[in-house]
Amino acid sequence: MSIDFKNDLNPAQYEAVMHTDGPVLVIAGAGSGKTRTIVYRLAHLVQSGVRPDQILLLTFTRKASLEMLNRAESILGRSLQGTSGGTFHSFAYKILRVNAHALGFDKGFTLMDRPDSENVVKEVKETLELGKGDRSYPKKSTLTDMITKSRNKELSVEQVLEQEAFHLTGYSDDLRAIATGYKQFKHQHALLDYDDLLFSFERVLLENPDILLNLRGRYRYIMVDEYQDTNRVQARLVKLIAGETGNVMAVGDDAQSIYAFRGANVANILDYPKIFEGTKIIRLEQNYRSTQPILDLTNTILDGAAQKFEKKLFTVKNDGPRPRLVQPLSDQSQANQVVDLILDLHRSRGYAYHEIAVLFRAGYHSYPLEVALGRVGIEYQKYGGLRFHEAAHIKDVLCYMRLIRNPTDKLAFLRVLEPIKGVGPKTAERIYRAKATGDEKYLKSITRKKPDLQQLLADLDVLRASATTPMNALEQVIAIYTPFLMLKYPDDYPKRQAGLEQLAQITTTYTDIDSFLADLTLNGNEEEEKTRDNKLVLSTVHSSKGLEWNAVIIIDLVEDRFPSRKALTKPDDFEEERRLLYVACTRARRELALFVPASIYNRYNGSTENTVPSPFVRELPAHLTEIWQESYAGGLRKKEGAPAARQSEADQDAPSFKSSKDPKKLGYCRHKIFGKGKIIAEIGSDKYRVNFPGFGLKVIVADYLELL
DNA sequence: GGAGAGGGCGTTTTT
DNA sequence: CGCCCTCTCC
Repeated sequence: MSIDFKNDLNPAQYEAVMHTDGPVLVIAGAGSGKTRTIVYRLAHLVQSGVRPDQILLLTFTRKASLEMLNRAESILGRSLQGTSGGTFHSFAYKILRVNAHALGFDKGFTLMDRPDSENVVKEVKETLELGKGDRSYPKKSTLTDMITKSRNKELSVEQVLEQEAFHLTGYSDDLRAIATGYKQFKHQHALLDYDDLLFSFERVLLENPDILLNLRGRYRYIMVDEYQDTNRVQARLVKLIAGETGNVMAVGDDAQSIYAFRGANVANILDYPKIFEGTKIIRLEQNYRSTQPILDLTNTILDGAAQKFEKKLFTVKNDGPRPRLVQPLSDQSQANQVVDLILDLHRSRGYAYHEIAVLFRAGYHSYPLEVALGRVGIEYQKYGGLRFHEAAHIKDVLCYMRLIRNPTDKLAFLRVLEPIKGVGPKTAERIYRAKATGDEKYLKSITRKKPDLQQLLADLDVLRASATTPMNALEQVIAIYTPFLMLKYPDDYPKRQAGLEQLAQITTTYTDIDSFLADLTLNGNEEEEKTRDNKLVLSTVHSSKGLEWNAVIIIDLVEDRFPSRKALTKPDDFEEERRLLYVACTRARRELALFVPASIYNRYNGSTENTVPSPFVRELPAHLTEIWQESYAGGLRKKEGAPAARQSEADQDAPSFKSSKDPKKLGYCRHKIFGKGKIIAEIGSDKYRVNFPGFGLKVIVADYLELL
């Protein structure tokens, strides 16, 4: 079969596909056929004689790489078996797993997920006797956050506190001690967290030339997608594996960088030509996804950015409806109106459910909508938010699996013992130590008093001796675990049992337990493929990256939610929120609706609070959207002409937002009541938006502030 | 050292 | 409301 590259691609795409030798940087605007370019390049490489196993494709999710490989296979009409594709983390895992000795873990290692890390941090904190009885002491999740941030950004904990959480700077000595203890604990117990995968991988490559040369020899062509969201160590890894003359294609879009919180560094894109000498830079600017009215809006969002992007996407799809701006009276009515809109799109305009997506800033924002969808019986599939494998019962079961592979996995062991009555943390710890040192005497004495403990330990031994395939192992585990499940969740154990069945389904595709466990912790939700068919999509904006739909609905576009209040600790964060909205809007092909509820119900104090429209919405000129308002009598009314911000009473409390010209200069201030705060932005000529720890974001008149 | 009651507190984003 | 942490009593 021959592929008509020239005809299927535009000139810029064609150039990127044909440029196979030497480094290329493809700056690909949203919807500009980035995936298509990668897919055709894969096909072209193989067609011109490159063996599939000489290609390495690093993407942001496993799903993305599978999709690209599949598409390349279908246009090629042959298999790409052997091509290495996946995330940096999963690739690192694959290599480290067969080279565990180089890490000093001769008996292998265990991958930690986020809750594992938090638990270790907590344990370290307790052993160091830090924060005892201090209610305001940073919580384990905060501590873990800071530790992982310091690693991802490659900064000291002091620097991270300074930048991300200045109100915690007083804890920097503690945090340093905890970080050190955390590291030691991992080393002692052969544990690797997400960050270790990357850093250990780098270390192994630097210390073992044989391993490095082997990789370099094998991977002659490397492609890295979403390059704007790589962090520094990932960039170094690419360089390392590619070697001096590497054939690397990096694809990215600086305007879509949304992972700075995790250490992603846009500078990687800018520095790429410096790192790889002779880099060919190619820009893809024609948008094939969206209609012009949608692009007008997304271009405007970028226009407001403090740092300008040289980007004006264009399309030939001039027709299409203007994006809607809908203003419900509350988040409750927002949920109902979204449902109405979905029904309308589906029934009257013929969009299949899986061609419609609802996007939001944080996982819990969709809860009211999920209830409303349930009421009318629309099925949906949710991306982002809680992870399947982190649900308590799933995690319980996975810990048994971990013990099969590594009986000394302390975290797993302690967790498995948890449901035994009369065995708390201390006793569990002693049992663990007794097992490790072979202290039969203690084991005998403790098990004599507790028959169910004895039973469980015996079950574990049998399990370890007899487990074969992942499926077989899981069946045995479920048999052991089910009594505990029923005990622990008397109300909803049937539902959780169904979850275990789902897990059992997943095991069928694996032949070894290690890769089953690793895939689960590295790929998050695995079940999606099966349930995907024709369901409405709910997704966080982050998880929507790289995807597209005919109709996109974005909800909760109000201050504190989008932009997220938690995210605004420094001026750069505000810009990232803006790019996040840009990513969200550019997912839409034809229909785009932005929802701005006037009030939101607050579950923990039971009150309904008025909102202020998101600054990004207030910035939009009226002619770009079609405005729909809910009247107090119910129902939506179309509003002609005037911009959204003009009608909003919020206008008085929150004058139109302007990013400061030099946000970096803003610094700190002091307020009589709120104390020290960080200035996020200048608003108008005499007001500031300030983040006060413990009080949140406030807009304060300059006269009341003492600048520091 | 463990279990259970009571109180404070607060929901970002992900590999 | 639900989680997590602390306190109290066994």
